[in-house]
Amino acid sequence: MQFKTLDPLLHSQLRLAIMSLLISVESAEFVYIKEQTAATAGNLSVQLDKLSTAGYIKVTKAFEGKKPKTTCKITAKGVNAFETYVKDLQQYLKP
Amino acid sequence: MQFKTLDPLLHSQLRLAIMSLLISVESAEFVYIKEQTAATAGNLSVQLDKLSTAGYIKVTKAFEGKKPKTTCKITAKGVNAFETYVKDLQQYLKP
DNA sequence: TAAACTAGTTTATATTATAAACCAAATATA
DNA sequence: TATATTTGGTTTATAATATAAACTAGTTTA
Repeated sequence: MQFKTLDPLLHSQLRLAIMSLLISVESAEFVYIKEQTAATAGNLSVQLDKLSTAGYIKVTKAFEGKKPKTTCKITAKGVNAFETYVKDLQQYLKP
Repeated sequence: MQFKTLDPLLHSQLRLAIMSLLISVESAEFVYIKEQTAATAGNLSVQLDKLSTAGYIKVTKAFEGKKPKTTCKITAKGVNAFETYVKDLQQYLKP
C-alpha cells in the first residue's frame, strides 16, 4: 500500500484544530480554544479528553480567582504525533 | 473561526486516497484502486458510491470479455473539491 | 459437477462525532 | 433578597460514518 494509515486521533477536524493551535503556543485555555475552533463546550470537552488520554496533551484544572480554568498544553508525544501525521498526510495531498 | 470546515466527503482516509489516486491518472479500475488503497471490496464499493453521488467521480460499469469491469474517473468538480480541500487543510498543518 | 475464484453489492455492526441536557458556582437583575 | 442569567465546564444520548461480514452472480479450474 502506498498510503500510510493516518493517526485516527488526529484525522478529525476538531482534534486537528486543537493540536494545530496548541503546537504554536506555550499553552491555551479551554475558553480560548473553544473560541478559536468554534466548537461547542461539550464537543471540546470530549475531544480534549481523548487527546489527553492518548498523552498528546496535558490538561490542568485550576481556579482563577473563583472561576475554574482549564489549561491545555501539547506534550512531546503530541508534537511528535502531529508531525508524523502531517508527513503521512503529504502523501495523499501531492500525488 | 480561523479554521475552515473541511469537506467531510474528502476528510476520510479511504476517500482521500481514492481521490489522490484518481487525480493523477486518466482513469482507474476498481481492482487497481482496491490494491493501491488496500481497502476491502465492500468498503471501496461504498466509498466510490459516495464520491460518485457527490459528482466527484464518474463510475462506468462495463465488461472486459466476460468479466465485469468498473472504471472510475475524477470529474472537474472532483478536482476542484480536492484542491479546495488541500488548500483548506494547509491552515491546520502549518500554524 | 462441484469447488474455488473474480468482481463486485448489500447490509449489519462498531466507532466516532456532535449536540443536547445537565451541573455547580458566580454574578447580575428586579 | 430572591431569582434569573451567565460562566465554565461534564455527562449522556443520538446521529453520522466507517468498515467488514455476508451475500450475489457469473467464471474458471480440478
